Amino acid sequence: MKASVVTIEPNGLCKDCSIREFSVCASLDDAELREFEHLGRRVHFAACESVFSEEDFTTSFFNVLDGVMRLYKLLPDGRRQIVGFALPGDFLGMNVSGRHNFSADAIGPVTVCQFSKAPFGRFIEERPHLLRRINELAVRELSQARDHMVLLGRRSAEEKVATFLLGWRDRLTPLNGPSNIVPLPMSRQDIADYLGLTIETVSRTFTKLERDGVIEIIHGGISLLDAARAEALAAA
Amino acid sequence: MKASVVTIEPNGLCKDCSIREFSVCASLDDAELREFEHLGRRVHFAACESVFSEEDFTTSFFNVLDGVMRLYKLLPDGRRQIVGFALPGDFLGMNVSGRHNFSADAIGPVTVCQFSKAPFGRFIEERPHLLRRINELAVRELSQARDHMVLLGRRSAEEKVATFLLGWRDRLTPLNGPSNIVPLPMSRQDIADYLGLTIETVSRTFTKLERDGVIEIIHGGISLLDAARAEALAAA
DNA sequence: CTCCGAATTTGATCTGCGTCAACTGCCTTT
DNA sequence: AAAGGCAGTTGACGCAGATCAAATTCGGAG
Repeated sequence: MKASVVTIEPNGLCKDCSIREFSVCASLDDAELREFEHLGRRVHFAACESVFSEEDFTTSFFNVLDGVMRLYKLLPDGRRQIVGFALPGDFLGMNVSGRHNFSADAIGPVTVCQFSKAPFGRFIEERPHLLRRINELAVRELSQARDHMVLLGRRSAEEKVATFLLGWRDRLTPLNGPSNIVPLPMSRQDIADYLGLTIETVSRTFTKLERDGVIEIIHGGISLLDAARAEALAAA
Repeated sequence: MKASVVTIEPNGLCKDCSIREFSVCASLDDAELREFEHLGRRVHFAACESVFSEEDFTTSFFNVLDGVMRLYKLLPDGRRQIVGFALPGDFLGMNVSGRHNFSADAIGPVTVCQFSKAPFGRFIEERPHLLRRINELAVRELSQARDHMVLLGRRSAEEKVATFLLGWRDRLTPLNGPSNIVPLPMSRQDIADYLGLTIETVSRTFTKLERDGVIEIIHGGISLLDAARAEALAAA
């Protein structure tokens, strides 16, 4: 939320980029990748720094390289809905109005690959396969968005939390490998604002799931003790 | 929901198509349009017929020409969340898994322009500007989806209903011209499932808004008597 | 016009989750 | 090691909206 003091470092090499296969760049061949390298610059954000705000004019696209961001919208009276969390490989900045339609800030330290809008736009222009890749990511996000609508509109608090924990675990799998230790870098308030609950309800639900032997609350996350039972809660 | 008995008629001419400017086709020039004509066929669906179901393999794309569809997802126990309503100009069928990720059925009679997946895919392949147009529609939908998440997660029943009525009116404006008479072709149950409420709460909220002089409930819709007050409720 | 069934409205009651408030434990500062 | 602060947890209570139930309206069939 505070003013942005970022560190810009020389570009790394795309071909060494650990998240390339998950990202937009997956669609580029070696020659394109070398050209692409010059378009983006690595930028670091400290914990809780704002990366962009809703209604800001879009000047850049962002490719998350490291860290986690929260993406959210605010109502005029301050109520907040987190519309998603961005992980390494996620691509941000697509819009239709020339303005961002949500705000994004760093949870913990974040590194992004930042592309100025115009040159990036020109690069896409000549590369339909990159556009196709971007479209694929948009369509995937749309599908996730619809799943989340079901969660927000029709699920109970316990179902919401169970669904969130499983979904988060699954999103981390390609990054960290499969594990039932689920790190939760975001705060309880973030989880509440993502699930359309209050912080107290999230806390109580965590406690209940722990009492029921479904999870164990550990420092900085949870351990999924009984994934099957969690799946059952999430499916119901 | 019942088995589909559809009527297929000879293709109309794209250049006479009333919704062309709103639709994917807006990106095509005259020559392309003539070629495009042969790809799609007009198909009619009767009220309440299913157009496609979640988890069906995607075999076609659809361009809505006339009528309204509800797009929804079901939980295993039957709870339903409507993720959107499709109006003339909307394009359906994009996905990443080869399967639809929601179900769609006609509210009242519907006409669509149906494209078989493979030839349509080939047509796009050679026309990046069409892909760009499709991407634009996807990004716009994504933005709407996020707005709807805020509604589902953070708004009260009254705010939900007011927001819905205004949003629906605004979506109809390009089709019917501006008017404060808002036709509501969908049932109260549909509205409830769209807003994450029960039918009783929707009904009560309509009644309350009418009592407060914000709307008048008329046959097949509502009349927006005090748009300013409705805006205030929706903004809050 | 009358009857039937479905959609909607209205009423009475219940409850899941929100609100308000206090407490705990951990981390940082001095 | 004491003090202060913030994130998280727990408890008591209230309320918005769900649930259950009954009326009412409406549209279509005969």
